[in-house]
Amino acid sequence: MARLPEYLRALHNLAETGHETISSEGLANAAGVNSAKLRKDLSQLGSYGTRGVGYDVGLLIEQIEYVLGLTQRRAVALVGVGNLGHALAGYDGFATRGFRIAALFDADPGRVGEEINGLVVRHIDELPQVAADESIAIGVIATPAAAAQQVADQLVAVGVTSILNFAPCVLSVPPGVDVRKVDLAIELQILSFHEHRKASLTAFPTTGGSALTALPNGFVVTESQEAIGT
Amino acid sequence: MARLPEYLRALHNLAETGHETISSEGLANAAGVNSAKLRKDLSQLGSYGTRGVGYDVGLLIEQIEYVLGLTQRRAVALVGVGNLGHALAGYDGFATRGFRIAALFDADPGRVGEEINGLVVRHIDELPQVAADESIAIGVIATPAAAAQQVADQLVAVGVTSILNFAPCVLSVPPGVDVRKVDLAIELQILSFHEHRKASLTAFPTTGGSALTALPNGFVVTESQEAIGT
DNA sequence: AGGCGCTTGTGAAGACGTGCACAAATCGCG
DNA sequence: CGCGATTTGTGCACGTCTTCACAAGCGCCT
Ligand SMILES: NC(=O)c1ccc[n+]([C@@H]2O[C@H](COP(=O)([O-])OP(=O)(O)OC[C@H]3O[C@@H](n4cnc5c(N)ncnc54)[C@H](O)[C@@H]3O)[C@@H](O)[C@H]2O)c1
Ligand SMILES: NC(=O)c1ccc[n+]([C@@H]2O[C@H](COP(=O)([O-])OP(=O)(O)OC[C@H]3O[C@@H](n4cnc5c(N)ncnc54)[C@H](O)[C@@H]3O)[C@@H](O)[C@H]2O)c1
Repeated sequence: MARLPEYLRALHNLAETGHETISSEGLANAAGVNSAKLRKDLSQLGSYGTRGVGYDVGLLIEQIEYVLGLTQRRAVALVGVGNLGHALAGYDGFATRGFRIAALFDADPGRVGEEINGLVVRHIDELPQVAADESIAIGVIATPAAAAQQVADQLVAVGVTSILNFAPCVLSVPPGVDVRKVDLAIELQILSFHEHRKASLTAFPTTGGSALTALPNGFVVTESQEAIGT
Repeated sequence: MARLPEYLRALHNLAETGHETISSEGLANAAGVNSAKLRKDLSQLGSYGTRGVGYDVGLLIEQIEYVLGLTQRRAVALVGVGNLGHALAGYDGFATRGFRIAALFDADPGRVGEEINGLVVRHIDELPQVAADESIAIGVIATPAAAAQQVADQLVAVGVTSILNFAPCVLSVPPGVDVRKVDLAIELQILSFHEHRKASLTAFPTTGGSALTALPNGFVVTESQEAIGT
């Protein structure tokens, strides 16, 4: 499940604040989900709760970390040490959440050799050698969109089977390779959509029956239109 | 729909490469989705396709931008000009995708006054005044997790109803306020989970011959494990 | 020992998303 | 003008996810 990491983060917070056990209600609250959903998720891992008491925080952390494959600290290769890449390279969230930045790569000779956070930027052509030494589990792409596909191909070629892509484009990869995408503009546009919807609703406070977005061509407001789900 | 921004990006690409019309198949391909799903999505906006021909790229861009509320360039306030905040402030993807960074805020007096990309960092206490001048549509939180809730409260207090949160924590906001979250570590952990799953599968080669070459660490896990859906 | 309150785990029902498959509609061409 | 090629729009079925509601289990207190 994609919610396990969220539970894990909440559990770590709880552990730091001294909680030994936690009820599904409390954990669901901390993770921002429904308690029934959380119980169903956790029951998939096995039954690690005690009725009448709750879940053992430490044990649950262990279990989730095992299922997520965080028992080994996975090596991450970051490609594209530009604006965003610098921020990522300097981010301590990698280390504290089970990952290790193993190498930084860039194509710009001007950037190669630069040291960031104790790591030296290497040229992208050195990727095969580095991959031979270190077993790279995950590749992160922070290059411009135009270069992303090429970088993805290079990562796949050296055996990387998981890619996190920050470039706003779709990557095509062979089966067996997982790609996740983070696109800031898409997040903003989704928020903008909700803003627009909220504005339309308050502008025409009808009975509030069916929520209907406004008209395309700037036509008269009396007309109504289908709502679009989230 | 959350897929509309993806379609929009693909459409802009198509427009730049000179396409006047595009079939659902072609657009679905460019956006990485099923063509039936895409047609169903677009049909929710109204019928802007021509059977036997496809969709008019320009018209469709207009329609989607309208529905997403991108006809006006929305003002974004960025709070927390640290490691990540710098990268975001210098990102041109805001401007090219329908947004405008209206103001930068930070609580550190040492950062206040710094100029980034033509914008001056202001103290977070000035937020009410700035919000009075500019109509801020979206707030972006790039502060440490410990400060995120407080910043969210401040944003809500000045009338912001959409928040993009980069801090790894859950925000509680009053109803009517939308929050979207971007958590890098969660993305990595989901990838790690799939890695773990793939490793378990290749460790016990049943019959299927996948094209994967190198074995993982030759690690043998005697314990079998439940498969968990994505 | 027994009862009581609390919490888990799960069955069932409903909502939702997805993809197939096909009728309807449009264009181009002879 | 008519026909075939092409593509949209959508009914339908199916699987997944979500939520409610409740029985079963556990610990504590009397
Ligand atoms: N900056 C942000 O806040 C932000 C936010 C969201 C998404 N993004 C996306 O992240 C990507 C990077 O953004 P940025 O602002 O850091 O851009 P940038 O131009 O500052 O950095 C890009 C880096 O990639 C390197 N590069 C180019 N081609 C390469 C290749 N083939 N192999 C290896 N390295 C290569 C460049 O030398 C440069 O250092 C872009 O696709 C952008 O759209 C950025
Ligand atoms: N750096 C990354 O690549 C990255 C990636 C993903 C998530 N994040 C998250 O983004 C957040 C910021 O990360 P960072 O690396 O930029 O941290 P950072 O410490 O470099 O920057 C945080 C900034 O927020 C400011 N700040 C603190 N409290 C504030 C307040 N109450 N009001 C206004 N500003 C305040 C600080 O002065 C500082 O400038 C963190 O929550 C981090 O977990 C960072």
